[in-house]
Amino acid sequence: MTRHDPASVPVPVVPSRVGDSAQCVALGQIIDRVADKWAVMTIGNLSTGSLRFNELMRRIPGVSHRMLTLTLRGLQRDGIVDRTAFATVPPRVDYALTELGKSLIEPLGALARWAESKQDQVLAARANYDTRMNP
Amino acid sequence: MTRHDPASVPVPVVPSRVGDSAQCVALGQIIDRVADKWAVMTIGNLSTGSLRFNELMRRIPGVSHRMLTLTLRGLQRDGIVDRTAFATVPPRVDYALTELGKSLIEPLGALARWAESKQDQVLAARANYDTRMNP
DNA sequence: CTGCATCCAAGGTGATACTG
DNA sequence: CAGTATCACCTTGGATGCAG
Repeated sequence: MTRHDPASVPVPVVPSRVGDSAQCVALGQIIDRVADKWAVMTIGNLSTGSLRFNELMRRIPGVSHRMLTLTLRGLQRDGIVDRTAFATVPPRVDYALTELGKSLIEPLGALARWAESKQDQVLAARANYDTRMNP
Repeated sequence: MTRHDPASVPVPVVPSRVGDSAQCVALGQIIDRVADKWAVMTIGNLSTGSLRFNELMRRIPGVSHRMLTLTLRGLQRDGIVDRTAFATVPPRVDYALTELGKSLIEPLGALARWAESKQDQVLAARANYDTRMNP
């Protein structure tokens, strides 16, 4: 029966101040927003420069009008995306990453690269698990 | 394939082969699984060694019995977490990261560190946005 | 073109109780 | 202790129509 001594264990990946659950909750909220599928794809596409709404829509396969709107609102609210509207007709709105948003490119890119490079292993494990549980 | 000139556009964060939407969808699925709030916290806590079910439950603030079960199932299915059951009484089950799971520590840690270090900026932006939209 | 509101179906979530 | 099942809830997401 391994009795873990809190002082002996290395720093966990998630810097969990276990005693401060509010801290963890806040972290969870941010991770939820930032690691959302649509958010990842949106940020990924904006990482190379600003784009208009429909350009984003065309580049993100499967995203609905509504979800892209909501995602952009959330990212804008969190200071990750900057929205610039031009009072032209037809209207034109540019979305771009803020400095805060740009600082997300690296960690999010690492995650995306992981997903890409390990995709085969994950899918294989998934298929294997499924056949073993449902032969 | 994209008509963008590769030389003029840096590699996007999400390596989007825009023409191959199936690729993006698969990436999205994996990111959805792996970047889930509970999954991040679970992996984070397992990054320092194996833990039993209730140990995980105690360490992850706010997670319900059910969600931890489902999260662990999903991670096990994807080959990220290894489950070892001991036929003792009372039963004992250890959860540990597989090699695949360990390879997630770095990218996920980067994301968690980002969330921690930028937390203040995000919360400030959020509060600012809210007061401007709802004075 | 962009964005918001509404409706509606579908799936996720928590509480609870029960089995091995 | 670990896991499953059921249920009631409620958030999520897509489709659509309309407004700026």
